[in-house]
Amino acid sequence: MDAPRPLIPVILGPTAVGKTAVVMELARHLPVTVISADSRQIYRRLDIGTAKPTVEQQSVVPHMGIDIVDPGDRYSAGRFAAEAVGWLGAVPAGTQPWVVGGTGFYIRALADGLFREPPMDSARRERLRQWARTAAGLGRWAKRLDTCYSGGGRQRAARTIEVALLTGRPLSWWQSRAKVEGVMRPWYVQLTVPRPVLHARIKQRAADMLAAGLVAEVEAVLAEGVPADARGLDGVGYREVIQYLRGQLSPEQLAEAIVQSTRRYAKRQETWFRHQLGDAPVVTLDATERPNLLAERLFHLWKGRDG
RNA sequence: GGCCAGGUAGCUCAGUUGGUAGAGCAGGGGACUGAAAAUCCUCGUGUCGGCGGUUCAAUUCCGUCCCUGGCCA
Repeated sequence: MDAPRPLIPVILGPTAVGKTAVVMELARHLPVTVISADSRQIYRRLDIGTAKPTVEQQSVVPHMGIDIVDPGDRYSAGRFAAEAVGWLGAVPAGTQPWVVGGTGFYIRALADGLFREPPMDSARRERLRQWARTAAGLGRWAKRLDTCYSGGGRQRAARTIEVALLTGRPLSWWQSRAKVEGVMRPWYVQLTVPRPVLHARIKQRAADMLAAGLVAEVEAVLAEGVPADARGLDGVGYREVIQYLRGQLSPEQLAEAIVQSTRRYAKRQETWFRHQLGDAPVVTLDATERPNLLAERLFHLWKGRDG
């Protein structure tokens, strides 16, 4: 009954490696719809700091998964996976969907599936989250409620605790017993660049973002009444701008702080891609090359695929 | 040119009463199942400026040279 899971190309790589540029070039070779797998580009009005494709770019290549919630709204990998099924289904016939993004967890949710999360009482859940913000010994609680819990700090301990308490079963039980299959078979293309080159690109891009008005973008969002600790403003670049607006950073320190946390983020992304993609084959392309040449190679690789 | 202060990890510096050295930051590696741009774990050998001398042993003491900064000419 089930249709075979479609093979869908996935372009991934660390921030600032040049994913968007390659996709724009790729669209010259075949009709492309982008499914964005990016946990920050989902936020409306957070454009500059998330390096969101411009409206001009989006008018050339349709993008799904961008501008779907407001800053401050809760979003999740699970919701992304559910919505992405709809986006994939809505791609016009004759157009190839390409998943593009740097959020490994979202890509996993799509390609490998998460688990069927049971409903949880939202009031109790909210109370638990409040408690978990400051409670001591969360890790010990998590370990007692789920012996498979293996650390990960306040946030992941809180998740372990809330699932155990609100569903009556440990998180690891759900993970192994309520698994769902991914909705697609990934055809991974990883863009990489030597680390020093990536660092140089990150530095340049941070300067470009500031020149393009990143600070004003944050001020505008705050002026709407969005709190400074809202979802979306907790990402790389935005946190630093908020510190700057509070007078905790000088203009020079702001640029350097953004560059630094972007580098760390890129490192975490690359660690994820190295170890968390599962068994699916990965084509690695050196993105030091120009985007048009990369796109051409990508096009031929995709045409000549055998999976 | 003279005097003074320095030259130790990518950077800022500490230290060794002589037994070849360690912090912070930067950076690297790792974990990751509905907050993931999140949340965590972990990693410190470097001609101790060069060359000589004293010594069982010198990064440490002595001499000399080079470099940097400051002051005086």
